[in-house]
Amino acid sequence: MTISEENYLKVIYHVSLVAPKGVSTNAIAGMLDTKASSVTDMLKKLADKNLVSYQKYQGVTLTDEGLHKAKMIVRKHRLWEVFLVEKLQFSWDEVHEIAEELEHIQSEPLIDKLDAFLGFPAFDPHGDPIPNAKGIINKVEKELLSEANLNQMYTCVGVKDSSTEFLQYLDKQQIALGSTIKILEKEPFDETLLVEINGKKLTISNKIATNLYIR
Amino acid sequence: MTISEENYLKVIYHVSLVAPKGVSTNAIAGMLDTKASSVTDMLKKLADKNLVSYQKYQGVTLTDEGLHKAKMIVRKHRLWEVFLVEKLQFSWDEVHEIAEELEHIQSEPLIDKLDAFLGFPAFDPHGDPIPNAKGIINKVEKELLSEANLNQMYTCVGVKDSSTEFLQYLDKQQIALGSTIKILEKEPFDETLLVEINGKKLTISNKIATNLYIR
DNA sequence: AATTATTTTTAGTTTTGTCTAAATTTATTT
DNA sequence: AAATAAATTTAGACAAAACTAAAAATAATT
Ligand SMILES: [Mn+2]
Ligand SMILES: [Mn+2]
Ligand SMILES: [Mn+2]
Ligand SMILES: [Mn+2]
Repeated sequence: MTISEENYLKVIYHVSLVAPKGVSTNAIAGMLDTKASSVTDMLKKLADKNLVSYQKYQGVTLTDEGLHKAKMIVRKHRLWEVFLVEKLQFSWDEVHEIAEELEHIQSEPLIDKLDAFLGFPAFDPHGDPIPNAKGIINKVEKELLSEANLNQMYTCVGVKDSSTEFLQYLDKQQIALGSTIKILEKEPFDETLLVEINGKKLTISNKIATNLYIR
Repeated sequence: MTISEENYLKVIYHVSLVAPKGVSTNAIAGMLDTKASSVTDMLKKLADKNLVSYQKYQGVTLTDEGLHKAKMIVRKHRLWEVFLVEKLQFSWDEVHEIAEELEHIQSEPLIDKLDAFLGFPAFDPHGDPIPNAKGIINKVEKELLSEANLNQMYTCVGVKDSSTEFLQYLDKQQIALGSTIKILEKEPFDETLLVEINGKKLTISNKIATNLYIR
């Protein structure tokens, strides 16, 4: 498999988690920053290789084989992110780009030994679950801060957006995975929240609240 | 720079260490397992980018910029090999292939942090020196076992060939970097050696002796 | 239901890196 | 010095992965 094919599979996987019926050509093009016509070409190729099932104009779904391949790429991506943060002291906003490259290194023993070296972590630095060598994902229930109740104690367990800008905002506000959060007030007009994070009061926009996972 | 360009630069670098006047098209083709015509095409491209100086039929030499780029690729290759052996418990005959891929990951902070994580190693698992971030190589005098004197104590410090077959042969004979070697006899006809390695007597062919570095 | 808008596919190019076969240059023999 | 051999380059072709522009199919409006 080429790097390009792997990137398509991974994107189809991620989109299919929120759009289960079939992933549209445009959705893929948007995420990969390419043109729809390029996507169509690649979908044909992936279908020939039995990694997706594809019917003209109907979008694609991953086959069992494609799903497994996609999970293995995600596994590699997230394990490398753990390595970069835990062992090389990168901060959580610096690792995504590098992991985008490392996820394409082809060696099963490498990734299994890396997994062991890291102590078989269950989550990556952004709170996303790491599939095991068989592709099994340890799902944990979580919800967005925007959907949480008032005056209830939660723990921050993940981010939906993992862009540098958002992660650096969280750093600046000293919000990290494990921080405790309680919603004190919710402004009815724009859903701005007044929250208490690690004991400190803070005002948070709805955009922030829809990108923070809590439990 | 593409992976292909990087592989060419690295090969030109390695060949130029033993053929300093100019690296031939065929030598490059041989090492990269491609055709001479493909090499010619690439040499033109590298010359356009000022990474090699190239004149038709005269072979190539690296420019200062090309030399530095090549050293950085070698640096990455060897640092990743150290990581694989020291941290992930790979054996020295398993790491070359994987490092061939890892050497193309593009991130300066990554490689500098990896260097620090490994404790700034000076040599890779095969005894080859690791260029520092500026490209400076800590050269250590060493010679081939085939050129050593009789009845003198040496230490094994490196291998010339780092193929799986050769390294596994060394493992089988319990020869490792750091082993002490003394030549007891040399057969005049075919230069087979009777050596004492870590106290044990062993017969060694000339082919082995021309691939083991000692000091 | 017909029209318009949006999405998707097709057709035809481009770039990168490779190949084969033929031509050219350089090196080696006679 | 010619003739032959070897190395290298050129010319033309191909597959992968992208693009633009145009055509076709589907979805949304009137
Ligand atoms: Mn990627
Ligand atoms: Mn992540
Ligand atoms: Mn390589
Ligand atoms: Mn090595």
